[in-house]
Amino acid sequence: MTDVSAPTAKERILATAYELFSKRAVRDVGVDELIRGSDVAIATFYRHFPSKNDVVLAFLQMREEVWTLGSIEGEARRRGDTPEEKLLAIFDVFDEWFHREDFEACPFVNILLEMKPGHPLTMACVRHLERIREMVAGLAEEAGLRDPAKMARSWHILMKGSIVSAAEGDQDAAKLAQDMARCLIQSHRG
Amino acid sequence: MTDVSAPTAKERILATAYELFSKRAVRDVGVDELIRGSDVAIATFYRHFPSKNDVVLAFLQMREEVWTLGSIEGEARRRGDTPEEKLLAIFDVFDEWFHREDFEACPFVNILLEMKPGHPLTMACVRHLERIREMVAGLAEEAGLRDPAKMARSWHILMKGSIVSAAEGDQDAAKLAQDMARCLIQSHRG
DNA sequence: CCTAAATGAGAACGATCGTTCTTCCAGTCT
DNA sequence: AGACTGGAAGAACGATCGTTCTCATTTAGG
Repeated sequence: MTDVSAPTAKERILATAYELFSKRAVRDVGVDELIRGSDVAIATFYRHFPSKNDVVLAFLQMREEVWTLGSIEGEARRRGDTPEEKLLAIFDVFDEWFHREDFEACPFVNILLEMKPGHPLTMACVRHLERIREMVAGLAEEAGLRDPAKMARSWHILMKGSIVSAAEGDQDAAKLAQDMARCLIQSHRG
Repeated sequence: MTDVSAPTAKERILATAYELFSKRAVRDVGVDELIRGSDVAIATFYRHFPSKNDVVLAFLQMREEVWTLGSIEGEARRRGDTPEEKLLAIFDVFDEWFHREDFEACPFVNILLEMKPGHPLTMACVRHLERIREMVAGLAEEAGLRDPAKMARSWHILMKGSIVSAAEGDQDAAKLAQDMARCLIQSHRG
């Protein structure tokens, strides 16, 4: 049953968190802005989330479902016909993503680099980035490629590198990455 | 004439800035820590640098000279015999770098992603990252490769991607990147 | 309907941030 | 000697941070 009623306070908070943390650093988004944006009382905010960290963790979880599994894997699987083409379609999705004017880099990478090594958020990002590699490894295995795990690690380098390039302003970074990705597939076929 | 005397206040500040900003986010390092670390009076700090931003800018400049041009280009040029080997040696340097226990990612990327798009520090990082590509393009040209500028953009994707992977914990990311780099050289030879 | 939970509005907290200001001292150059 | 410069030490500022608190109001369940 779909929720037709007005969004609850928690839903509003999560929606605002997704919007803000998607394109700005954790340290740059204050709790007050989070609260004002979701039109919620301060006490309500802290009833649902014991601390700011917990909202960020919830956001990261959401990001994985919406972005990693939805926008990327889902879309890539939908576009490509063969498993190999599904893999390469990742960079087609990236290409469109990079050309959006509200392009917002990758929160997993942003937060990973923003926090210190031991921080809970850092470790969460490492886990979520691992899931991306698992997703790629799955596609690589379906394509019958050799050593899917290693292949996914290399593939992920191309993904993250192109994202940083796009953050610098190179909107065509996905195409460059895709060329190298083709080469990578080739070398994992023999 | 070499400076044999005790380091001046400004030198101490810059040394501390290099140490702190190399491995921690700008927002994570307070001015007080910068001041305490360099054993300097508050007024002295602000006499040499009008604001915290200016110290970060000075640090980025320093980082380019020490790291980009010194550790990376200098070392890569020293190691490789042929121009192509000099290029590939970049990832040998990276490999050793990734295995250091005090590995500290790339401040240019960190700060680029930490600050908002329009910020002076963001723009400075974009410029410094451009210099890295110029350095790679120079080596590519010396190697007689086709379209050195485009090649450098692709190469840089491998560099940045592997750095992020190393920040996640994959100490062998440089080797993966090097394999793809070989493939990239191959495709720019024909 | 009534009760309990959820929410709203906002004051206030201690901590930390980047920055300014004042005061005093040590050396250097003229 | 005297003027000037660079530095040390630290109080104090306004702003913002994440968080806790009180209190009134609304909403939902039995």
